Amino acid sequence: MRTHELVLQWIEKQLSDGDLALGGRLPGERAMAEQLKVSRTSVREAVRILEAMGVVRAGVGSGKDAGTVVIAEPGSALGSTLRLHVATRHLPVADIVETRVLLESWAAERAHVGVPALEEAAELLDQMDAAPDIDTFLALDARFHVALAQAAGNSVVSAMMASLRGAIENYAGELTGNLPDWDTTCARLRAEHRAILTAVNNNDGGKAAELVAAHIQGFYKEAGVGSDHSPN
Amino acid sequence: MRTHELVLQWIEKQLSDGDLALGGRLPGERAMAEQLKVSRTSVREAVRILEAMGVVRAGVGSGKDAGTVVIAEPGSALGSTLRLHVATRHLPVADIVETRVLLESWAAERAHVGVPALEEAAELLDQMDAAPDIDTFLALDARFHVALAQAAGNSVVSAMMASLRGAIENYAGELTGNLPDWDTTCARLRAEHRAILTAVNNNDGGKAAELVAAHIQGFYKEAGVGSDHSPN
DNA sequence: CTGCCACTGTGGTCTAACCACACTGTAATC
DNA sequence: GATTACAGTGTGGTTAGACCACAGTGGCAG
Repeated sequence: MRTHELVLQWIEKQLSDGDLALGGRLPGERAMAEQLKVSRTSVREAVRILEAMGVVRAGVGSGKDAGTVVIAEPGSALGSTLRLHVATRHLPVADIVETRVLLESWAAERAHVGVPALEEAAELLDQMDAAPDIDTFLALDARFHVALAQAAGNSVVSAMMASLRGAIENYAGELTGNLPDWDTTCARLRAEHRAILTAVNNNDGGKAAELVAAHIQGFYKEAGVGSDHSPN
Repeated sequence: MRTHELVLQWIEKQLSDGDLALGGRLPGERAMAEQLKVSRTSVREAVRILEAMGVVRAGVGSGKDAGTVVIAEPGSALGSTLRLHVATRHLPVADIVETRVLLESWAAERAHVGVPALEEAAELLDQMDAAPDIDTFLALDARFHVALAQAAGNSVVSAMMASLRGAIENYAGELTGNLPDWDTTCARLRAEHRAILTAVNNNDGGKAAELVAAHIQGFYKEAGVGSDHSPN
């Protein structure tokens, strides 16, 4: 077993045993190295991996943002991993879109009416009506979809949803260039968003799921991502 | 931007541009360091992250297994990430099980009859009938479920399915200790597996999905993982 | 009381050396 | 001539030690 894996194992045990909780701080790199009888380099490699996994965040200096603290951001971490695998051509974009449809439809169907996430979603829709440019709109759009997924109350689905969205975020931006008329598309997307949210709030899960599926598939189809097409 | 992120960016670009493909070799660590004008340390940190993501595999020595080669194993990588987040208590086991049900039901419903994965699944069932002990059975069980997921032809769903299974693999082993009578449970599981595969091969996707959902939920319920219970 | 500044501890980076490993080519041996 | 032994080469794995930038802390001078 390689040295940095030993460090990883030790840290994972600290987490499992509850000796290290969310928001907690890892010992300094030098201290951990001495304690585990390994070099600082190995400790750093382990920390880097955890950072890439979204389990910790490293900050220099002193104060609250300093040190290596335990966080919980699986979404961005999974997103980076998927993005890299898309780059290797191993994961087709079409499969990602299809999975997104699956997860988001499921979430829309089971969204709990009245949770804060839905209120946030409503606010985001208002902000999208006033979005000055495409990029702002897309950023708000991403947050809307994540909020919708959170309303179902399954943190794994939320995280995966966010990661799928993140993995193809670059495409979404590029794809808007393929659209014949952004203003028209944007208006349609806004209307579809409101219809989805209305269905959810009316406890009409089945309809919400259908609308979400059509919404996502419609966008990518219009932008030119077919079922057997693998851009990049 | 930190130095190792620069290296990551460079490697990702090589992948995106197709200059580096699956099975290809990265330049040696020392060569990359010199080329990018960074230290070998930073190169190594980047490689470690890619290794954790399942994008590359590093091997010492010479020959075919040596050097850092591009692979595509998103499943194990995502699994490690999820496992760590389960350790932080941020991802409840119940949510993982629920997501597994979602993905596997979907895959069972859309499995393409006649693909090699289904033949492999059938062989695995035969092997499970002759499994000498629990661990062997569970290992084969894992492969059966992955094969089933692959039959749907969506690599993202397959990868996520495998990762979810991997993230709670330890639990599956521990949970068998909670069962009142393993032999009885094992016999039931084997029968359920065959029923699922039969439904799939009969093109009865709806029934296959139902059976899969009941199969998974039944096991974890019997083993004591409730909807609001979060062991470890 | 105010403002400056050295101090301290954090992660970030680099250099240079050594190790274990696995193949390769050559040379000694049978 | 075929076989065996072994030094050579290049790979990642690991370590020690140094220096940097950063951000709070606290004392000191004004």
